[in-house]
Amino acid sequence: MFSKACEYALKIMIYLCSVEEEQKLAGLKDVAQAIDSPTAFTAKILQKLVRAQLLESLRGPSGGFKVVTRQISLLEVVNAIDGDRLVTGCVLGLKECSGIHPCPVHDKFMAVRDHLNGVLSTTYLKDLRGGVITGNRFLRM
Amino acid sequence: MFSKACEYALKIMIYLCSVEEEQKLAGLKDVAQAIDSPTAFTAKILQKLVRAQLLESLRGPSGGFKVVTRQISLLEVVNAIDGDRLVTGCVLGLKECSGIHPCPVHDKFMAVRDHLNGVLSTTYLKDLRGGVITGNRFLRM
DNA sequence: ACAAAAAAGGACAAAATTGTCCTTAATTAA
DNA sequence: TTAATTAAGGACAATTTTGTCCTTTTTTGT
Repeated sequence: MFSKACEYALKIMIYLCSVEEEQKLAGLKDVAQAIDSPTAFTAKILQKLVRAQLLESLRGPSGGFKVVTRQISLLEVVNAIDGDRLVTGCVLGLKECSGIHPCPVHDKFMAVRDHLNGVLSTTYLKDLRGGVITGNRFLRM
Repeated sequence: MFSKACEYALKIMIYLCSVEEEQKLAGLKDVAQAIDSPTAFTAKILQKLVRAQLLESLRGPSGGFKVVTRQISLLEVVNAIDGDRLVTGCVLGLKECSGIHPCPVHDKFMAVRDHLNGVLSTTYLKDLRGGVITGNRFLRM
């Protein structure tokens, strides 16, 4: 469904949102440890999220990453890493797939995609913090 | 959502189902042309579908491929090529993600996946033949 | 029997994705 | 000011996915 990089990105964002107490920054190693991901690869994804303006970063000692202040939906994270192909592209890969030129499963999947899009666009990181903080939801294993 | 190979596989199956008039076989070139896919790569996918017993093949002149007689759901095609990861695996990639050890989006995506699974398991190739035959649904472009 | 046609299958090639390593730039604290 | 710390970023490596090519096997029609 999502690329590995996107899976990491979602976990990164949820994690950073859940530790964001007192504007504290989390460093690369913290993040990679928290979500059980390869450190160097995680750094690349963090960079992308910063460039997409979903994260802010600071260098130097006591530097690190934190989530930007505005609310962020899962869709924004997915779009930043995987683009909008999952939500807007044809499931059979047709370049041109629309009401006037539909693939054979166009209608059948329309509903699924709307459902997916709905969940992604109405679920915000802040909605997911709680479970991680209380230890009822997990980002690794 | 699906791998490229799986997209081709779905188109292959729908196409073969829609030309299956009088038990006629379609050859590799017919198939690749119909779904606008690279011929040699298409051959590999056809092989997989034969081994998965979703297709039957015959060699020699007038040989080719045809869909097995029983009804086939989209889920069977997807499982044959991509496995069941899409429908059964954790969207965040956790090895162990369940009710007692859920990822932060476990519940949110449960519904989407059930929806997806429902569409895949209750849509049969025969349900999709008509549109392709009448030219109202397209397998290429 | 023989030539032609078609799938089967092995080996390889290209591209994309995932992952690593090392250097550079920025910042902080002493 | 200097050393330590941390993100930024370039280059490269490994793996997976996608795609190609060529030979072999099977079957058909003559």
